[in-house]
Amino acid sequence: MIQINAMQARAARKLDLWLGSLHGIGFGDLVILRALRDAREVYRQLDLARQLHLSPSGLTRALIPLEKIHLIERERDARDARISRVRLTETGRRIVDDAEETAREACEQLFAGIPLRDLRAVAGLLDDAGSISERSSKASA
Amino acid sequence: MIQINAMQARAARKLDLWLGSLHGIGFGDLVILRALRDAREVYRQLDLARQLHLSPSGLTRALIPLEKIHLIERERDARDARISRVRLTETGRRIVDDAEETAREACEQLFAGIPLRDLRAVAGLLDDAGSISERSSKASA
DNA sequence: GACAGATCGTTGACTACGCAAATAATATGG
DNA sequence: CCATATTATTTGCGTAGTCAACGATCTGTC
Repeated sequence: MIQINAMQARAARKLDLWLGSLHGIGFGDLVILRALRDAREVYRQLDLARQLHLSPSGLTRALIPLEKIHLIERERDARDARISRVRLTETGRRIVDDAEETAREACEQLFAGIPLRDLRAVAGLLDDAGSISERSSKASA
Repeated sequence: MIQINAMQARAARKLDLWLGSLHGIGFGDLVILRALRDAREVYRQLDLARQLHLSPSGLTRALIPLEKIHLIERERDARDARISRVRLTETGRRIVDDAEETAREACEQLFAGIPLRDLRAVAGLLDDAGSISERSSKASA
């Protein structure tokens, strides 16, 4: 647990730098854009926030710069004016594809040397962990 | 990678709440106190920061409240006045032991239902990952 | 012995997030 | 049809971390 903290922080920071210099977005931005690209529906902010495990206010703030540089658009729902719908722009779609490729390469480099078997185990764990809400995990590890 | 982000954040937040209500410290504080308790030497701040993968300034700021509530003490080195040595107080030692037990229980609960095999794999991965600095990992996973 | 340069800790300015309260809009009971 | 409750987003304020710049101190070299 303790190392997950440090490891994750360092990896995310590295990705931030890499993505930032090449595409002008951070890791958190990429996560948001990916979700938008892969969405079936046009998300309301609240649903998007829930899927990303982000607070609604956190999402509001994350969207501001993305809207400013025209990677996303927001539009008030016609039926319910409380709701704002978020959608990728064409530019956004291009960027997310490029940036994802960059991230994939960066990650390959980051985790090189770690046995594939372990990576698979982690991936499996994380899929389950998507649902941890009232459960938790092994102590200090 | 993407899920590590969210999972880690949520788990850490949960631990924060739990530790905060029972012992008055956060997860980050526990990590620092544990390192101090388990240290062979009396750490300089810079070495402590390096071990925790924290920036020196981040550590400075994290130590302020810990010193204020007397869980740690700082003392100028006699030989080199630039260096400040950090040490647990008696109270600090008591708190860290109690809080660690709380964290262990919380983690057991958090990760219940995840196969032990996977947890071991992750633990192994993290040991290796301690040294990732110029390497990275598998893409979006 | 003075002084140029490295090292240690702190500070300022910034980002990214959370929670709680405020705001705006809709839904509902009487 | 109005009063009240509920829902979606935003805003205010606090926390935790980063990096870059600074002052204090130490060290090696002339």
